Amino acid sequence: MSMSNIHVAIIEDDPEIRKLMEIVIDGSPGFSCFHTYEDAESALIGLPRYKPHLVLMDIHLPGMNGIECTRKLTSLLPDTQIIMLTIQEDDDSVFDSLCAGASGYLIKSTPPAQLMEALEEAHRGGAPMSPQIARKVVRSFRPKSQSPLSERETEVLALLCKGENYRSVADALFVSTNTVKAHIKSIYQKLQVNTRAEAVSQALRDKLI
Amino acid sequence: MSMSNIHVAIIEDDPEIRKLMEIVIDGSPGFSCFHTYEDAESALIGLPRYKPHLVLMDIHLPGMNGIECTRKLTSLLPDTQIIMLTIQEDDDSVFDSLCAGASGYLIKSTPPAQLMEALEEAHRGGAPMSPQIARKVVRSFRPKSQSPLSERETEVLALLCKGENYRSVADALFVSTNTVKAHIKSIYQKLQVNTRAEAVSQALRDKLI
DNA sequence: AACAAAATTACCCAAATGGGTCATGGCGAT
DNA sequence: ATCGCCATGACCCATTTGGGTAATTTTGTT
Repeated sequence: MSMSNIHVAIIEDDPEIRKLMEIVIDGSPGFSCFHTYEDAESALIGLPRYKPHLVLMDIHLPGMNGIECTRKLTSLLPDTQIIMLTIQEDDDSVFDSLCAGASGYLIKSTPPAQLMEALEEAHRGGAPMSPQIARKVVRSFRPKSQSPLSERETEVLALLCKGENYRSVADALFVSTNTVKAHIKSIYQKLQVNTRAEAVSQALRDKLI
Repeated sequence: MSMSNIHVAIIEDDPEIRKLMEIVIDGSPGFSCFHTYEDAESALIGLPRYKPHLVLMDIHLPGMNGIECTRKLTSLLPDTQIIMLTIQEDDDSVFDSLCAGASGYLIKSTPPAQLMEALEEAHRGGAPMSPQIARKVVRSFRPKSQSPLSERETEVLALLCKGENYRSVADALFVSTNTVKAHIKSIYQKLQVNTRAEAVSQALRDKLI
């Protein structure tokens, strides 16, 4: 039944690839591809009316790129799943894509059968991506390097992240404000910073806390 | 050939599940399970000698839990891939596990065939996890809510994250320090904070920048 | 036993920060 | 045209912060 089919839209500037994907999708039972676009701008105008279930988005588009288009599309169509397509396996734009709201990340050379499996998975609430990309994403949660801070210093830094000042940190740790000052000075030296904001920023970025 | 087999260790306190998994793994061509442990403490003593390729780690262990054990194990054996096992599909500990260094996250009821596929994938450099978990992980990259800040305020906040002060922010944006002060005051009001550290902390946490 | 690192506390002082209040001009929406 | 938001700028003042220097005690490791 066409009514219950999964509707897929394609945004891809290469006419050959676009046509090829359209044929693969339309030829798959349970899927329909009614709308294809060759650039981000026309997709942003057309798509809000059609509310597709899935969008296959080329990352490299002429004019507005696929990541910026994803950012705009997710706020226009929060229920539409967007899957990025890229040529490079180890593309650095994977994190930018996920931050922009993409649900998956595939390479263009993915064979038709696997592409359809990925679309199926995306529609079922998954996040299809190649194993290498998945590992990269998972690794991003780990601390990048061994923390140079002592346990106590880490405790202090965690409190600074909550916006506490000398006085309240001191109270929380049952020490004097002078001690807190000493710890903070030591933290600054080790992290090579000289303000709280920078220390907090680095702590969160490098997952020291 | 046993020498080139993928060596899997199991850390699981339930003797039945442990034995079952051991049988499944040993019965799979290309895999061997030489070492099993019923708690984190004995695993941490035993494993460094054997350096398995993969570890199946139960999250809920008596004594030290699986996440803490993962943290210690990844620093002892950085080349060993650790895959977490849990009963709950939507366990909140997935992020803690990944931060601790886990490479995958499976539920215990995963059928043997899929379990072995996941182990294969982990060993090939992937990050096996259920589609629901994958989506959860991917979603964590998105900003949680619409930013209340204006464009200019966001610019200022980004500079504060780099540790800049009134003077340097003012220079970077070609405005007076008083204007920067005004922007910062406005940021504080909107974010309901009253120090830089807290503003920066919230900005990075909520992905406002 | 000796040494290094960490935790603790103290004091001085200059600079940075945060709060309060006010004012002007531009711009979009009602 | 009026209201609200935004960006810009200014001034005062109390508090907080960061840098310098120094000392004691605990703890862990040779």
